[in-house]
Parts: sequence; C-alpha cells; structure tokens
Amino acid sequence: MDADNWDLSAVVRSCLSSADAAPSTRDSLWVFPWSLEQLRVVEDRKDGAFMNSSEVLKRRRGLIGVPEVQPLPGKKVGTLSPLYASVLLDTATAESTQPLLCRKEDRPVSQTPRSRRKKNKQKKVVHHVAADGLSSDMWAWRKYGQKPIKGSPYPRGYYRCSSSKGCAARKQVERSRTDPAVFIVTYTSEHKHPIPTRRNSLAGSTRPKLPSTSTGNREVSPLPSTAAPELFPTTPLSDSIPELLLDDMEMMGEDDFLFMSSKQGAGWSPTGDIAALFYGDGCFDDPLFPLSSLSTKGESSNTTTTAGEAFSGS
DNA sequence: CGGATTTGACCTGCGC
DNA sequence: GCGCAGGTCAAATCCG
Repeated sequence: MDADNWDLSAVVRSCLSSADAAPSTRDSLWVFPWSLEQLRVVEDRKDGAFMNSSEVLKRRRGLIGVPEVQPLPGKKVGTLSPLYASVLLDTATAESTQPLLCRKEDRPVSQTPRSRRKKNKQKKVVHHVAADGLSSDMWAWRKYGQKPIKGSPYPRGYYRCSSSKGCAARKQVERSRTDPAVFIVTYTSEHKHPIPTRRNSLAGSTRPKLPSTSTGNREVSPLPSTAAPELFPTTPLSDSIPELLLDDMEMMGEDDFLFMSSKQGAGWSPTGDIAALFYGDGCFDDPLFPLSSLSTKGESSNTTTTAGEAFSGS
C-alpha cells in the first residue's frame, strides 16, 4: 500500500484476517496495542469473536502463534484483533445502519471525509477503547487543546507526549458518536525516547481535576481530566518483553512498525502497552476485506461496517 | 513555584 | 480566492 494512501480503513484492515481466505493474502494478523485492561473490557462484553486477554498475554510472551477466536454463531471463523472487536462493539451499538467499515475506494464521494490535511497524511494508529480502558497508557501526555468536531456532539482532545521534551508523539481522544462509552484514540508521530518503565514525574504530577462546571460543557467533554489515560497506574511491562524487541522498537518508529510486512516478528506498540504480533504476508495487499463474514449486522457488503465513518464527519 | 489544564485566537490545508 | 474545519499556540488559571 502506498504510504500516502493511508486511510483509517487500512488501519482496521490491518488488524483482521479471515481463516477462510487464501493464505497468500490473508495469512496476516496484527494485534494492536491494547492493554490487558482494555482487552478485559472488550472481553467482558462478549459481543464478538476475538482473542481474549490471556491469549494475548500468552502470545506476547511466546511471540509466536495464531490467535484463537471463538466463532460467532452462524459466522465463519476468523481472527481479529481487539481493535476490530471494539469496532464491532461500536457497530453493534450504533443506531445508524451506516456502515462503520468500508474500503477507502468504496466510499461514496459525498461521504469522503475532509481528506487528510498535511497532518493527516501522517500515519496514524486508531484505537477504540472503552472509557475504563483509557487508563493503560504508560506515556505521559499533556493536553494542549480541545476542539469541537463538526457532526459530533463530543469535542476532541489533543495531547502531546510530556515524557520527554521534543517528543513529537501526539494523540487525540474523542468519544465515539455512536457509542459514548467508547473512546476513539488516535496516535500520531512517534516517541523519540524509550518507553518509561514507570510513569514519570510529569505524569505523576498531573492533577486529577474535576470536570469543569463553569463552561457548562461537562457532558460533552471527550473525557474528564480524571479519566486521562496517563493518570492511572499501570503495571510495568518491561519484565515480560524480550530486550531485543525493545531495541527493535526504539530503532523502528511506529509508522515503520505499522507497515512492516512479509515477515514475522513482534514489537512494542506506540502506546507501549503490549507487544504486537505479526506474521505472514503484508495484509495491506488484501484485495477485499471480508468484514461481511464477521459483521454482527447484516450479511451483505452494504452492511459492511466502516470505522472510517465512525471517525469522519457526517 | 512548577507543571497541567482551559480556552480563545491563530494558522493551515482542502473543497468549492 | 474564499470559507470552513481541524490542528496548534499561548496566556490565563488552577492545583499540589
């Protein structure tokens, strides 16, 4: 895939493979960087077929193997990441029948999101996380802005890494407009420093401020300050990850990490939460994304969900 | 006092 | 070229 052709759907596509598809194009899997807490949140909801947290942990430690998933009743067996599971959750709870996932080239022109501006040409990692799963980020983030987003009742918060000065890593947090219980976290750029083994002093000094009442927008805030991911203690992960992976990740930005293909391996996520596993051929070459076989809604391609729609303006 | 958050202003890219 | 909308800046403010 052309790096300039980056699209959210590609992010999602990269997380899924289908067991019934041709191995040459489907034998790929990405486990996106969810913390165990986040995974447990998804796991508890039992809304789809996905690898549970213990499985992820085993894979993380073993750094090999194919995730096993429980097939949805009447659905084909597939493998999918927690990220996709969250997308399913998002879809399942959406009142709208508008698809949440689609291929970029299938998107009607009228629905094309205001296409990526300069900043948006940067590769991004998009997570859908439950509110109580936001607490898992090892990095320290400092909020530098908040903007209302057209078409969404919820503003988007802008955070930059405060673990190290000069670090270009940023993230955006906003509520899903289809499921306010789900937050869309978008990571851009990469950390230019090793992941802290524990939350640094900056993070520790972040005050757990109560949501402002003076502005009257308390209910539309993407998340109260107290819910900022960086404010919660997180179990250090360094004890279970081979050092070589840390070295690899330091040399390899998240973008490179995302676009690695045609080989096996593992590494840290941009969030530093959990090792990602990948193997097989590059999944970005997939000609089709067989979401219809896994979707919890509908059977036709018309109901294939698109995370891009959940993310873009109306 | 140092660092984080808030929030209005400003900048910039994109569509028309 | 203009307007819109997203992204960033920075002063004011808050808090430990």
